Amino acid sequence: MTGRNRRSGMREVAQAAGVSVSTVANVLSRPAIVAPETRQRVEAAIAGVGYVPHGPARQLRGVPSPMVGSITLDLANPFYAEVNRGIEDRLAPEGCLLLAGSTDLREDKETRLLRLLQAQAVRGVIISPFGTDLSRLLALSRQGTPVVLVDHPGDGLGLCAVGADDVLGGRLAGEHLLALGHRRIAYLGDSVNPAPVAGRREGLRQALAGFGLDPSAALLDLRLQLRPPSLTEAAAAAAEQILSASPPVTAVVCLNDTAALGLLDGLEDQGVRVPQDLSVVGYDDLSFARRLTPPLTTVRQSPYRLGETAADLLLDEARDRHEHRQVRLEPELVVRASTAPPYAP
Amino acid sequence: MTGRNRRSGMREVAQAAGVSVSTVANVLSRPAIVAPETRQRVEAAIAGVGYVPHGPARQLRGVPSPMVGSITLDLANPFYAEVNRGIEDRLAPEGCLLLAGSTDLREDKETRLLRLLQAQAVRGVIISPFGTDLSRLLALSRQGTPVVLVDHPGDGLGLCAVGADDVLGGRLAGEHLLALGHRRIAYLGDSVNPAPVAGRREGLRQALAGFGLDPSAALLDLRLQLRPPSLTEAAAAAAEQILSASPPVTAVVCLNDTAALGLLDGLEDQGVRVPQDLSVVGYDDLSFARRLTPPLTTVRQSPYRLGETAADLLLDEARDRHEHRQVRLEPELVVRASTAPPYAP
DNA sequence: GTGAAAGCGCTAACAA
DNA sequence: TTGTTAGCGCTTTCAC
Repeated sequence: MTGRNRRSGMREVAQAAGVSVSTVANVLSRPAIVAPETRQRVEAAIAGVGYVPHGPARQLRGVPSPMVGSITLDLANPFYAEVNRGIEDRLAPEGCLLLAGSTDLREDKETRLLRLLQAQAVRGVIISPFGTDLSRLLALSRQGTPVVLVDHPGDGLGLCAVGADDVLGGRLAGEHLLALGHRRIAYLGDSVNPAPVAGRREGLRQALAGFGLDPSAALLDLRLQLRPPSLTEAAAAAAEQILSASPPVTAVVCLNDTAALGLLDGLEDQGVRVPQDLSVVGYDDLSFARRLTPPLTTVRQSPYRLGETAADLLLDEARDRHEHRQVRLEPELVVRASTAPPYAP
Repeated sequence: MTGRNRRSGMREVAQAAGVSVSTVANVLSRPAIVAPETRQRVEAAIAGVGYVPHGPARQLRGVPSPMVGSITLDLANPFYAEVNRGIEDRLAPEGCLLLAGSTDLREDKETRLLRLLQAQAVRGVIISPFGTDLSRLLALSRQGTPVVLVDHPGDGLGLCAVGADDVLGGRLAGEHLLALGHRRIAYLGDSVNPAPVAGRREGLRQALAGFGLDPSAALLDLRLQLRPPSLTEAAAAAAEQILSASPPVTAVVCLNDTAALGLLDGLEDQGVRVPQDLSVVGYDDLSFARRLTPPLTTVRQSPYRLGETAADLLLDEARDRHEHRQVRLEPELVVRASTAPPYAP
């Protein structure tokens, strides 16, 4: 009984209203120009045939696309999910739509997404890059597609960027542990080094150095394969490696809360008590961090605000006289029960 | 030195290679047809000018859009974030891109997203609807845009759908509590009733009735404003209401783990011990559930598989001779430490 | 106030 | 094997 009716265009509307297509177009874009009576007839026809303007055709005529690409490391990661939400909320009032993709820290995936977004001629791209070679992004930007880096310092590049001060965050974590009496600390990081992961490591080193320790001796610098989708499992598996370190470490700083969650599981399996036997610090302060067993000491940042800010920067690119800016958000140490003075036998 | 160079099209490529546009088109879509030498020249020209095909123009000529819309209640909710990831992973090999949006259980937002997706003439729409009136979705589907419901039973509608068996899930939770000795149970639900929320409630009622209790007496049916983005806060605020119930309840089933997380916070603030004073059951088994304080008894389902399946159904819609199907996934009770026999003074 | 006509970048049928 | 041509649905001059 149905028979999928083909989508109807302006022609059908014009025909139904007994006017020309350009009159329909006028009703849509400059209603004031059209005689009230004609306008009513056209509006009725639009409703009657269920007309919806065809985006791609408009785009071909020069109307900008409503779509904004958001490329993150993993859209299922609660951190980036929040980033995306911040972007979405800021973009929706502008009539924009979010095109979300995940790279899993893999160059081929990033390249593919970038190509697709470019092919779609999106209004702009917000990306949390993981490599050090951002030349493709610069090229995209120069070519006319606004590009904003998110969760990245963006220093020295000719691009807008929002990031948290990860060096400071790492330093806060390190100083907290040093104050508790820890002198040898592990950093659970990834083999690939997106800017935030590297920044936190650097902050830790600074804290150790500032305390008069030799970072290369005091820091056990783990670089594991901590990729989506099994970040927690990989972190759990790291427990063994951390426990067998020699000389032993008394505290671990994790690249993020999700990894910390996994590590806590792994430590429990090994019969290690946190914080009595080992202190653990997370990063991000995701909503569950405060209710973990034990409640997680972590460095708080607001992915939602990161996303909002990125969207703001992107919207600003549309203005003429736009100047690229780099925004830096301040992280904050949140001390809970997963850290304590080292065990003194 | 820069001066955003306009995007170059087939014409520039053709000119650079000294051929016509249709030869360029041929190189792109039927390379075998073109003389090897010509092809090489064209390919060089493509690389030279950095040509990327213009999606909207292709779409106008009938090439299907690579974009698939995904409308969920909240893309920042870890559950839907996983759903989206499942969709993305299944769609990427098909060259598709995910257009993600959140409705926050608000009809105006849903309507807006649907209109935008329709305007873009997307390849299909995957949606977790929250209302009971799905006529707009049916209309969209009949009009030729494949529509798949996710996290929804989809019974009787002429649409593809994937959902978990929420009634069973609610029943499992209820039977578990009954077996522990609980006789009066609260269900922490939302004032808006997406299918899963209602299904779980119904399952609970069935469990109570099957045990010979009167559901309307044994069930405290809370219907709160549990909307994004502050679901946890709202759930925390529900603690008071639950504790002051008369006759008192000894257990609470939450519509999902995120609400359970909030409720646990609220209960702690009130000095209530879980599970000694009150048992709490979550729903979903998100990654953090097993490490909460206390570890959460919950009903496990796999949002990732929900997403994958939805994507499969959507892809299948493209086939001729497609039959709409409703897929039902089985949830599973996971008993942890947040439930125990009721306190007997 | 309304309509005719050109053309956005591309594809595909057809001609050469 | 390659080129010419006619639109896809829309916006936008420019006549009427």
